[in-house]
Parts: sequence; C-alpha cells; structure tokens
Amino acid sequence: MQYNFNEIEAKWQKYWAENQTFKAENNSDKEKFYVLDMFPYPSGAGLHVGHPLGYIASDIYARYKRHKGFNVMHPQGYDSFGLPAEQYAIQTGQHPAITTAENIKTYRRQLDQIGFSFDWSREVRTSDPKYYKWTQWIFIQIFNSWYNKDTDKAEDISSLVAVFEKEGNASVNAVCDDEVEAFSAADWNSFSDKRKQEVLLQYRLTYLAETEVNWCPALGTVLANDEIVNGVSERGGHPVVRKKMTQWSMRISAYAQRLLDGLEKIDWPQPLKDSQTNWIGRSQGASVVFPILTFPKGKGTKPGYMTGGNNSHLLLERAKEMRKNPTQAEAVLWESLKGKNLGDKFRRQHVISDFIVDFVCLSKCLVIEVDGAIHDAQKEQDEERTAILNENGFKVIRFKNEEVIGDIDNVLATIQKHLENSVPPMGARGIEVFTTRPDTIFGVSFMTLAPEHDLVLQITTPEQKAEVEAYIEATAKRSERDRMADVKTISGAFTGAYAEHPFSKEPIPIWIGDYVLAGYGTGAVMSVPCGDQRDYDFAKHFNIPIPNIFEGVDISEEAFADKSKTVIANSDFLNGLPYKKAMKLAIYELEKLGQGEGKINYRLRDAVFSRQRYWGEPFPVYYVDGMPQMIAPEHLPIALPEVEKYLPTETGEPPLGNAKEWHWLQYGEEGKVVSEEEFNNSSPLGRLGGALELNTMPGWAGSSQYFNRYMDPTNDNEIFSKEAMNYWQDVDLYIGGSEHATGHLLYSRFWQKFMFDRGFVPKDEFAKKLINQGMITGTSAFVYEAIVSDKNIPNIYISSKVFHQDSEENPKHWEEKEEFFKKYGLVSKDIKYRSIHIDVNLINSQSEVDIEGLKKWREDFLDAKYFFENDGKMLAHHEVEKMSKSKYNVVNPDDICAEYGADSLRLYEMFLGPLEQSKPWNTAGITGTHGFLKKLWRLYFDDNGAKFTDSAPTKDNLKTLHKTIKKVEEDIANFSFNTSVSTFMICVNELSTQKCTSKSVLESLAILVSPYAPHIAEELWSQLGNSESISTAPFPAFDASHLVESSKEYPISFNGKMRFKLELPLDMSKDQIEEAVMSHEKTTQQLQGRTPKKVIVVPGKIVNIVG
RNA sequence: GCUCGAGUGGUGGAAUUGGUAGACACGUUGGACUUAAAAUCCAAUGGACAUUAGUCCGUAUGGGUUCAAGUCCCAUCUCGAGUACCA
Repeated sequence: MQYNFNEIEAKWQKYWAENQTFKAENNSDKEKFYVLDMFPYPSGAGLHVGHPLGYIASDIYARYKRHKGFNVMHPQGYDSFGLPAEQYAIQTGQHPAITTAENIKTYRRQLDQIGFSFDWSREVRTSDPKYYKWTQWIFIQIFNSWYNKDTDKAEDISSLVAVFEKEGNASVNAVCDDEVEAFSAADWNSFSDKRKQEVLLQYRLTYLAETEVNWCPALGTVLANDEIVNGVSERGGHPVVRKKMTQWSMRISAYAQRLLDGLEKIDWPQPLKDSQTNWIGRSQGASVVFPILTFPKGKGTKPGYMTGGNNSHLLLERAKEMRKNPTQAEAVLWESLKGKNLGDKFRRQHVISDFIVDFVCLSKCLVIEVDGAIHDAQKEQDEERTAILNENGFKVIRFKNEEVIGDIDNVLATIQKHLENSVPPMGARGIEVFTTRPDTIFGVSFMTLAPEHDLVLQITTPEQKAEVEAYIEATAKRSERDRMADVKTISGAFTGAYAEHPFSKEPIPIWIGDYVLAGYGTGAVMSVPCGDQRDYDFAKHFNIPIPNIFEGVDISEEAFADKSKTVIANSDFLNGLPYKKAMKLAIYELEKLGQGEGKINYRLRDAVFSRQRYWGEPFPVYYVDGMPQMIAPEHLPIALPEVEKYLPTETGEPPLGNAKEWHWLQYGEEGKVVSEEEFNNSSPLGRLGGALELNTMPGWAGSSQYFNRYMDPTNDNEIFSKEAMNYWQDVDLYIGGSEHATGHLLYSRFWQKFMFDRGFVPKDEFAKKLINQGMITGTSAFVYEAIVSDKNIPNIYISSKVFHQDSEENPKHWEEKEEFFKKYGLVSKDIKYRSIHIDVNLINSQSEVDIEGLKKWREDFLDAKYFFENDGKMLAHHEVEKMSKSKYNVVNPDDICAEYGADSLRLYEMFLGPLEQSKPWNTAGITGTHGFLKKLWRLYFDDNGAKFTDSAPTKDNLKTLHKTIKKVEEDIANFSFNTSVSTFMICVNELSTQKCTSKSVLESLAILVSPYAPHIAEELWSQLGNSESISTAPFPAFDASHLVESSKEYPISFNGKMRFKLELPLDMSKDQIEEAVMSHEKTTQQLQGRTPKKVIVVPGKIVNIVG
C-alpha cells in the first residue's frame, strides 16, 4: 500500500470542511484556549512559501491543545482594506471590492490545501460592512469619551459635561489639548452650543485638529510615521513632505504610561517590548520656564508692567477714572487681592493691549474680570477679548458680580487655585523647556530654540533679524533626510535676545539651531554644554562659555554625561550633591519659584486617524456648521459609497469627494445617505444631517479589535455578546511578524485598554503570549552576464565555476573565451560581468541551470552565447534575499503541496529552524521530511497492506515511544517545533529498526504526529480502525517508568578530554565507580604510569581523571 | 551612535541546570537493486596526521574562572533587527 499523499490530503480536507471538525463552541464545559494568527492582507500575488510559517506553528499548537482536551478557537480572516487594491483600482478602474474578493478566494484555496484547523465559521473581513459597522461603532465610543487623570481611565463624555455645568473646568484633571482655557460653570452654561462642542472636542479621545502630517503627494494621502522608511513612503518609495491638515486624531498619548506598565504583565518577546518602550519614549525630568529679558519692538525698553498696546495712552486716563469709581463687586474683590493678600501682587484697572482689565497678576499672567449683567448680551465681544488676552500670554477667568458679593470665599479659592497651577504660559513671557537634567541648571550658558519655534521671530532683535531669517530659510530648505544624514555639521544663529536664569538671574543668550527639534518636548532646550555633547559641540563652535559644574571632572575635551558619577559643583545650593538628590532639590526650588515642575515627557504622539483614501472604513460622521456629529449607532454601518474615480478630486479633496451620494439626511428615526441636492431640497424642519466625512480610517482601525470580534463574529446587535466575551476573555497565544511592533500591536493595546475602561472587555491586555515568527528568506539564483554595449554581440552567460577560474586552472575555457571575443574585436580580460537574477525554479539541487527552461523563460537567453562547464553544465550561484517577485526567488506552496504534499510542507517549514529565527528556504531539503513521512507510512503498511498487529509492545518500543512523548511535549511547550520534528524522525527510525508492529504503540504515534502532519495522521488513525477524527483523541500520557535505566555508559575523560566509554550500573556508589574506572586497563594505558591527582566522579554523568 | 539579538561542519541546524560538541536532515562520496533512470536500501562524511589500535587541532578572536566552558566572566571583531540630533 502506497503513501498516496495527494489523495489522502484531499480526502481529509473535505472531511474536516463537511464535518466542521474545528468549529469552536462559545459555550463548552471544556477549558477555553484561543490561538490567533495575525490575519493577512490578501495581496494579488497570493501566498508564497514564507507566509504559512506562523500559521503552521499556531496550527500545531491549536491541534495539540485539542488533544489535551481544550475547547480551542483558532479563527482566521482578512485585513482586506488597504492601499494595493486601491492603487490597482486607480490604474484599471476595477473596484477594489472585486479585486479583494478574488484575492481572498486565492488565499482561501491556498490556505485550505495546507490543512489548517481554522474555524472558518468565524471568518471576518475588515472591508465587509457587517464587520466595519463595529469599527465605526468603536469610533463613536471613543469620540464619546474623555480621559480622566484622577481615575486614570476613559470615561463617558457626559461625566465631563456634568462637571463643566457644576464647576467649570478648573478642577478637571484631563488629558486634553494644550491650549485649553479656563472657564467657570457660569461661562459653560452661557456658551453657545457650537462653543460647547468646540470645547468638548479638546477633551474627546478622538478629536479633529489641525496637525502637521506626512503628506505623500504621489500617493495623494497622509502616511503614519511607521509607514515611512528613510524619509520616503514604505510603499512605492515616494517622497514625503510635511503639511498642515485638519485630521482626526486618537489621543493615544493619554495611555502612554499604561501602555508602558502593561508590558510587564504580558509574555511578549523582549525585543518587541523594547521597541514599544522606545517608541513610547518616557523620560523623566522637569519643565522649566526661563523668562525672556529683552523684547524687541520696543517692549524691552519698557518696564515689565507696561503691557499696553499702541493706543494705551488714550486708555490710561479712563483707567484711572475707573479705579476711583469701582463697582461694588470690584471694591469687594480688590480688598482681598491688594497688598499681596493671596501671595501675589495684583494690579487693578490695568491696560493690556487695547483693553483695560479689571484685575491682573502680572507675575502669573492671570487676568480676573468681574462682569455685570450687561455682559450676557456681549458674549461674542468677551470671547474676542479673551482670545486677544490669551494671545498676549494671559489666562482669563471671569466672575459675575453676584458671585463676588454673595460668595467671596469661593471666588478667592478659585483664584488661589489658578495662581497655584499657573506656571506662566508659554508665550510672550517665557520659554518653556523640558530637561532630564534639572540638576545641571547652573551649567546653562545659553538656550537653543528649534528654528521653527513660534517665539523666534518675536524675540529676535533688529540687528540679528537678517541672520536669523536666513538661517530659518536655509533649514527649511533642507529636507528632513538631509538633516538626519548630516548630524556632524553644527549650525545655528543668535537671536540677540536673552532669557533670565531662574536662580542666578543672569542673562542667558538665546540661540536657534537645527539640532533642536520642533516636534519633541517644547522645541526648546536649556543648553548645558558641560553635560551634553550636542550642547558642548554647539558652544565650542560658536565660542559660547562652557562653565564646569561637575566636581573633579575634566571637560576640556568633551561633555560629561555620566549621571551615576555626577557630583555637582559651582551650583549654589546644589553644591556637593549627587545627581538624584540635586535633581530633586532643583525641582523643589523651581516649584517654589513657580518657574518649573517635575515632569514626565513621552515621545509618543497622538495618532492621526484620517486617510485620504477610498478603500477604507468611512467615518460615521457628518458636519453641521463645521462641527462633527456622530451618526446614531442604530444607523450603522455607513457603507462606503460608489465613486467613478478613486483619485482625489480636482479640488484636492479625498476620493470620497467624488461620491454623488454622500450627505446624511435624518428625520426622527429614519436616516439615509443621499445626494447633496436631495439634502438641500429637504425640509430643514426637524432635520438632522449634513455633508459626510470625506476621509476614511487608516489600516490599523480594522485590525485593532478583530481578535475580540472573532469571539462572536456574526452578532448583528452587539460587537460581541457578554457571554462570548466572558468565556473567551483574551488571546492565549498570538503569532505574527515583528514588523507590527509599533503599529498594530501598539494601537490594539490602546483600543483594548479603552474598551476595558468603558467596561466592554474584562482584560486590559488582549494577548497573554505573543510569538514573532521569523521570516523565511529566498535563495536567489544568479548567472554571470558579460557587460557589452554592442548590439551585434549576442548576450553572453558564463557558468559560475568557469567564471571564477583563471587561465592556469582551465586553459581550454580561457582560450575559448579569448577566441570568441576576438571575433568582435574585444579583449577577453577587459570584459566585465554582472550577476543577474534567474528564476529559482530553473535550478536543481546541484545548482545546475535548466538551459531549455531558461531559453523559454526569457527572450534574452534564447540566442545567447553560453560558456558551460567542461561537462556541459551551466552552474548558477546563490544569495539569500527576501522572497520577492522581482528577485525571481518565490516558491509557491501550491507546487510544493502538489509534489510533496501539505504534510511534508508543514513538517519542513518547522524543521528549517527555530520559529523566531529568519532562515533561508531551500526546496531541495524537503526530501528529508517527505522521506520521513514515507518511512512513517511503511511502519504501518507494506506492499501487502497493514503491518500492525495486536501484539504487545516490547520494552524497547515503549522506551522509544515514551522518550518521544516526553520530548515532544517539552518542545511544544517551548515552541521548539524544529527539534520535535527530529524527535519524530529518531522515533520512526528506532521503531523501524525494532520492527515494531504493536498497534497500541502505532496508535499513540499517530496522535503524536497529528498536530504536525494531520492528514497522514487522520488516515493512519482511520486505518487503525477508528471511526472518529483523530483531532480530539487524547494525547498519549507520558510514563516515566519506561525510561528507567539500570546502567549508564559513562564517558571517562582525562583532564577534561573524553577518551573512552565504560558501561557501569547506575546504582554504584561514587567510590565503586572510581574503583571500577581506575582498575580498567584503558585507564592504566592512558595514565602511562602517572598517579592521578584527583578523580572526579559525577554519578549518572561523567568521570574525569586529573593528572 | 544607542538598544536588542546572533556568530557551531560544505548547508539548515542540535547540545534543557557548565559534564561525551556536531543530534536530525540536506548535500557530497562509495556501494546494492535496475538495460537505464527514478524510487528504495546500506556505508562513509569537522580538519590534519596515522589509517591497526591511535594522536593533535577544532563552537568569531584574545584572555580569565573551573576537575570540566559552545554554555559563566572580561575585552575585541563581524553580522542581523529596531531606533535615531529625544534635550
């Protein structure tokens, strides 16, 4: 009986599909186990042999767990939104949905033929409206949430509104936009509806903001940072520029700390954790404000309290008059504010810009306005006034007359709170910097701003203006790539302005330089040349003093950055302190001055969530009066509209701008998507709706919760039922590539934490264990081609060995070449050669090229001149590269399955090497695992049929079997699948030698092999007389008693070198072993009369004789 | 530059706590079967000398700890991955 793998595999694949063998139930008494693969993007090229690696590993694990009695969920689906289908659509007009559906068909066929135990009843596709309905739903949940720092979690936005209504935003501790202004409950309640929406948008976990984005003109879209490689787009390699656009953003920065902390409780690969840690980029230090001393535009010549604008002389008289005749409320409040009653000096009826404000604390930049009833009517004007004051760096808080008179204590408490919280805002008053070394603050000898910093133009003196502007222009011209490549050139310019040192009160020159990045921290640094190499180089270059503030350290050559050895000197109150203590004290003193505070800075930026693409999830958002509105969840999904063209519109709008019907129209419960005309012609009475959002969601939207949707994928009423979620909880094993470390895997953790906060999921980390499978690289084949430009000369190819031989080794070829080139008037030794790729499928295991195949493959080779080896063969040479179409090194699993079978492929992919490691594919090697399967088959059958009998297993049979059980279980636990394949080979080799025919042993063996080679295992199982699938047969139990040995072949070594072996009983004592070894003739021979100094006996292990 | 990972036969790779280096395969060589090929089976296969035992050298390099080091420690080199003027 032959091992007919094609027939067997087709038979069992059909059986599994028909019987839904691998369908997982949501309610089961068995313990759950959730094995997940990163779902693929179905590309047009189909699968190559490298793709299934991770799926095979997870499938082995899933099948193993079924044998161990678990209820295993092993789902699969498609991440089917994405750029390639869209690009294809742009080129051909083919709808991406059609392309995608075709590609999925190919993928499914390819996956099926490898025999995965996927539960296809749970399949999801991110581009399916039934699926993206829930992506849209989550977006709405995120929109309706804010991050409360006090409870350290996301909460429903209604809880924030409730606080605003009761007490304004003074006590709200939220993650929000930087430039949120303070308002009272009264303010809030008097805000227009639009104003309220604007304010809330500053707090929502997803928000619209004008952001600088990576715009790729060639692709017509925005790219995320992780979609850019070396300054060009990852896909296509097009240039990328910075551009400002209004975009949806996700406030992932709110979760920075929790994303960091969460890494500690999940079993993920260390390199992956490290790269997430890096990406989040936490650094601890302080934010410090340096007041600016000199203001150009005349400001600097005036005393600090002269804050009036150009028309202030006209206002001064009126201000004086108002001081004399205060309102009752003003008088009451002034009594409490004057004379530093609250600790800070206030002025009343003070001129700022073109306004007279009621009260102002100049040192804290806090304006207090007391309004009468009249102000209700002029809300708009007030808002404008506030805006102008804000621009001048002042924070404005307002109280009503009644509040001041009726509840002065509460008013004062509010003012007090603002005074305490207010570090003077960045703006005209000071420069805020972030530093990780506040201990070195006395070493500051200059400050450096990024050339793009907002303040630069405001503070530059007239004398320095030309230089500064020239420098800014020069840096703007340089691409980001140039700036990165050229780190060594030091450049910068002096602004002419000075800042005041917080402690020494000395003036510090303010420079600009492109080594300071606008996008990190505050875009400004306090430069400590003695403690930071970049500052040091800058100071050296521009001859800025380098004060030394370290005890006993020489800084004449380079900066000293070793925190652990730092002892501070020349630093007033910090003298003599080590780094940590100095840092604490410096922060404490800065806080006392109100010029700084301890701060933790993260590199992690909020994630831009808008893409100018067609083939992505539409937002469930329409706009009214410029403000975004969510469509009620019961109307979801908002389906992707049809468009004629997939390119951006002529006016530069995203592709959805081409849609004819893309307005939302809703009356009461009834809502639909209509054309603009229909919307405009509809009755405004009771109407909801407006123009729909033109952007679509990014690729990571659909992949950030798919693992949860698998738990209940066909539920149309909820994203998943509570019961399903409570049963499955989280992913037990997740396998996928490491390229998603800072993309998908970070965003998914963020969404999971959000879902956890809002009570939708029970776990705040979605995957307990994660494994990154390595890449299977291709082995490319090359031949040497002569570089000749003359068109009359045929293409010339030279066999690899011939190419490397010189005249002495192979005079025959040497002459042949010489002669050939002579014909064309060329000299052979002047000819240069290059390697060119040829199709790897034209090469056999001895690197011989199939010349006939080659000639058919490409016209170039048809009428070419070849220089073969002496035996007439053409040899290729090889190199290991990434598998790719353009390198002609792609091996298709279809071919492998047809020729060797899926089981051989599965075994071979595992056998190649450790799962996590990258390793080259070499088709020739598959004969090893294929041969093993044939040998396995022959253990059960020969030409006469079944060999197995009911005979009792021998001792050796059992020893082999149980050795194998033990090793395989250990290997699976360690994901060391390559070694378990060799264990199977050893086992089968041994059982063959033992001529084992015992049915019980062979039955156990079939189960052991089943996770790895499921088709042959099913066939053997059924031939052994079982009627059920092998998939849930209990895994054989290991029995250590079969492995007990009575003797051991001891290696006897002399001075650590093994010389001979000696079989001794294991129950011998140390002394008995020593005696037996010493009396052995070979020992005497080895010692040659010497007396050993020492004999080391490790019972059960080794004997070593020293001397 | 920084962070992490890795260097073992012709090749992919084994070696779980320091205890017989090179398991298991591929490839190569020789042999059996065959008209021949394929398939299958058997044998050899780290290097050098000796070929009957045997001896020496070998896990990137140099040192160290130890009775014993691929494994532990120090230094150096090379390759791979991630990240980058991160204050």
